[in-house]
Amino acid sequence: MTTPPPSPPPLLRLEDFVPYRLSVTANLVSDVIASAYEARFGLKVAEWRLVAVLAEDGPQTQQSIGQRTRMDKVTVSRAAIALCDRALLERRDNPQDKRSHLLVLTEAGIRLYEEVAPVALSLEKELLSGIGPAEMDALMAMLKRLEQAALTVGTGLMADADGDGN
Amino acid sequence: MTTPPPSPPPLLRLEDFVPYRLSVTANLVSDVIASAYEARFGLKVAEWRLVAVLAEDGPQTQQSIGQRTRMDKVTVSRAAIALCDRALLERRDNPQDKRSHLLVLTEAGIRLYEEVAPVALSLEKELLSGIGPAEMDALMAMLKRLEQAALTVGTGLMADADGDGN
DNA sequence: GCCAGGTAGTTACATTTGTTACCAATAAGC
DNA sequence: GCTTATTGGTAACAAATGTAACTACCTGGC
Repeated sequence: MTTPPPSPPPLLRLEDFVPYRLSVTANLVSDVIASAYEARFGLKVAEWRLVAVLAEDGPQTQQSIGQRTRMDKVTVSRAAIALCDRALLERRDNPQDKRSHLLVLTEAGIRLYEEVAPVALSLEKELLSGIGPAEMDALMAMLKRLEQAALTVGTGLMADADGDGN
Repeated sequence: MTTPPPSPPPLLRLEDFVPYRLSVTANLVSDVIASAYEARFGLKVAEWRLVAVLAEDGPQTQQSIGQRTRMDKVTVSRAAIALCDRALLERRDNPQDKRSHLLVLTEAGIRLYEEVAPVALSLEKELLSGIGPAEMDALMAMLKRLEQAALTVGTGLMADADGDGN
C-alpha cells in the first residue's frame, strides 16, 4: 500500500546470537530430559538434582545444595519436601546449626539414584552422538567460562537493576 | 546413632553432566540478558525475539515466528499483544489467510530494534570475552547439533502433542 | 545475660508459564 | 452451497516459579 515493509538492515542474526542459541538448545534438551525423568521415575529436575548431589557429595544442608546447583532455596526446599514425602531422603538435625537440616539419602533414595544414573548417562550419550570427546570437553570448558562471565556481568548490572527509567 | 553409611559410588558427576551444565549456564546467561532487556527497554525475552525476527526476516505470521524460535504459539501471541499495545508493531490482515495477522514492525519498532541490537551484541561480546572466534563457531555448531539430537530423541520418546511440522 | 543484626528454611502470595477449550476462518467432501 | 475437519489465534483456567514476609536460630556487641 503506502509504505512497503521497510526491511531495515539486519544488525543481528538471531540464529547466530549466542544467548539465543544457548537458551533454545538448553530448553529443548532440558525438556527432553525432564520429561524422561518425570515419566520414568516421577522425578522433577530439581528433585533429581538433589538426589544426584547427595549421592555424589554425601549429606549436606539445603543451602549448600542450592549454592552448588544455583537453585533457589525455595526450589530446593520444595524438592526436599517432595523427596522426603516419598521417603527417598531423610532430614536429620544438624548438630552444628539447629536451623538447618542435613539431607541424607535413604536406602530407597540410593537405589533410585542407582537406577536413574545409568538412564541419565545413556540419554546424555544419545544426545551427544556425533560429538567427539575432545569437542565435548571443549564444550564443557566453554560453558563453564560462559557461566563465569555471566556471573561477572550479572553482578555488574545488579547494582542498579531498576529505578531509573532510562 | 551411626546409620547406614551413605557412600554410594558416584556413578555420575553432575558437574560434568552435559544437560545439567547446559541448563545451568543457559539459565544464568538468559537471566542476565533478560534483566538487561527488561531494565533498559521494558522488553521481555519473547518480545525482543519477535522484534528481532521481524527486523531480520520481515513481516510474517505469528505461527511462522513460533516455528522459527520454537516458542509456543501462546507465548508469541502474548508478546505480539504486548508489543502492539506499545505501538511497536502492527497487525495487518493477511490477504492469504484471514485468520492470521501479518506482524509488521512500526517505525517505532524499527527504531527500538536499532537501539537494542547494539546493546545485545555488546552484552554478547562481554559474555564471550576470553573465547576465541574459532571456539565460538565450534560452540555454535555443537549447540545446533545438540538441538537436532534433542529433537530426535524428544520425538522418539514423547507422545509429541506439538505440531512442529517440517 | 540481652538485644541488634543476619542466616536457614518455610509459608503465603503474586507473577509467569503452560494447557485446555474455544472462536473464526479455511479447506475438503458431498 | 452446506457440513465436517483443520488451522491461526485468543481466552480462561491450572500448574509451576519467583518474591516477600515470617519463624526459628545463630552471632556479635554491650
